[in-house]
Amino acid sequence: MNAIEARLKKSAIVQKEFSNDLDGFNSFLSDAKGLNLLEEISTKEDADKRTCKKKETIYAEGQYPKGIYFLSKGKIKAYKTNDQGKEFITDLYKEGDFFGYASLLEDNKYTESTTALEDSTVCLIPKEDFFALIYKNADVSRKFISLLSNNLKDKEEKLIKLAYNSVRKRVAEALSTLSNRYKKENEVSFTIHISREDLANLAGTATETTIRTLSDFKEEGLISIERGSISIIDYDGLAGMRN
Amino acid sequence: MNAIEARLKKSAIVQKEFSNDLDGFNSFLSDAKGLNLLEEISTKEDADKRTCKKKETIYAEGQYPKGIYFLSKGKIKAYKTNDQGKEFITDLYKEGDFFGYASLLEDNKYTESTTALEDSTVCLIPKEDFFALIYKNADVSRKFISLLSNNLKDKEEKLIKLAYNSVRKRVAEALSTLSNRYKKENEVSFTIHISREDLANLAGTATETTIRTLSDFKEEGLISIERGSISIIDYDGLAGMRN
DNA sequence: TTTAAAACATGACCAAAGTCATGTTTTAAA
DNA sequence: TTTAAAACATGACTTTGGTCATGTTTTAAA
Repeated sequence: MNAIEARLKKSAIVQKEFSNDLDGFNSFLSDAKGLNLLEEISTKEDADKRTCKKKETIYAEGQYPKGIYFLSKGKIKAYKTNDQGKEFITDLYKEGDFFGYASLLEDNKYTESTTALEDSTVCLIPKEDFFALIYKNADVSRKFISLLSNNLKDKEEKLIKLAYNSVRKRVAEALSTLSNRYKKENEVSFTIHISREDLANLAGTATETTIRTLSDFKEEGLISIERGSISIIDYDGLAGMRN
Repeated sequence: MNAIEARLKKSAIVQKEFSNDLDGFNSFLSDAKGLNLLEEISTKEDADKRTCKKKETIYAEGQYPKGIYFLSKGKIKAYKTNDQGKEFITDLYKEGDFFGYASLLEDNKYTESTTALEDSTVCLIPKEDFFALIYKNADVSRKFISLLSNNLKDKEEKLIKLAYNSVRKRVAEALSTLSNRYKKENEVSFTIHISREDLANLAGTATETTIRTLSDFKEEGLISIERGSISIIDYDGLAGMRN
């Protein structure tokens, strides 16, 4: 076991002390056969852990990556901002997700920003550790190639939908996406507290239009809204939305 | 030199016999330090080479990948089609490009189709050869991680533009994209023969709207059109288009 | 070279969705 | 608990751009 792997394990271990939700990290690493990092853990030290309040920014467009982030608790959005200040949400992260790796891999400035949607805990795995590991270990390489490929497919799918689907359909899709990402196994119905602005920036439309669309959905019995929180009532109705 | 590398070299060598434009392939592999595949080439045999007439499809959405494609000559578009039959062009390939690898890497059906924009020559590097090479050689892994990362960044950039830019700006952008991809080093001005429909599907808009926008651009002296072929006159004017 | 089909072009019309304004509700800080 | 700010909601209006129709030009096949 080399120094790099040891440091990575430390990061994981420190996380383990603070969170019971390391399933994502565990399965990520255990998928990488031959690593067995977590099984050999012996040292316990501080890692570059950080807690973020809701609306706090983890990193911003233009900054240089210091490492790869692991989200051990909370919800985070990744978004781009255009010259008119309009925001578009490109990704939603949940517990167990890695993020900020695409810019890191190319050693380029971030092309997006990330902000906490609720109080969150992130762990920063230093650049050197990550690089040494990914290019030394074929299974880790494979895992990241897989992450990138799936991410790419997802973005291409979003492109055609953004190009040709109505706002109504895109808002419905945004709600489905939120549910798919954030609905917990044991929950019967899905309720989320998301600002109309964030929802609009996820659907790629104006906030007012999103609010109007939500009012329609409520009227049609597809969702219910209580004190801002949106609950999905008719999942199939949203998923099978006509254009 | 193992069997897999030998087969890959064969593919390359066969290409070399038919084309002087293997610069892309050469530089791709020579970037991967330690490979030096092309320098050791000794065997010369037939590879899975194929010529495609304009409008011919290389592979279609839903099919299973047999390998990774290398475009040795011509121009190819990759596109997705939605349930209403509308097409969105996700990628444009030129000589020296690899394509069709994202689906292959995940061993999934293609999620897009590829069709020749002009008479082209492609080379298919068999799946087994590709897989053995990419996961055996860290430099090749790195190269594909790099391809995927850049591709992903590109798609995210396209997303925010599609969401918030006017059709006018998107058509201007599509013309810039075509020029950046296909303008040859030695050419002074850029002229392309692309159907209005393809241009519309690249900008994510209706064909009629694209035609109207092109008429405007012509009127404004940004482009000229002769027998369908579009020539860019004012590159900066297109690039700096206001929304 | 003729001719049918495909591609290009433009007008007319309309629906979708963006913007701006204004009022209400909710949240969070004092 | 009060109060200011933020978020939500809706009306009114306008613009963008999509659709359909029709005509012209270009291409490619007979």
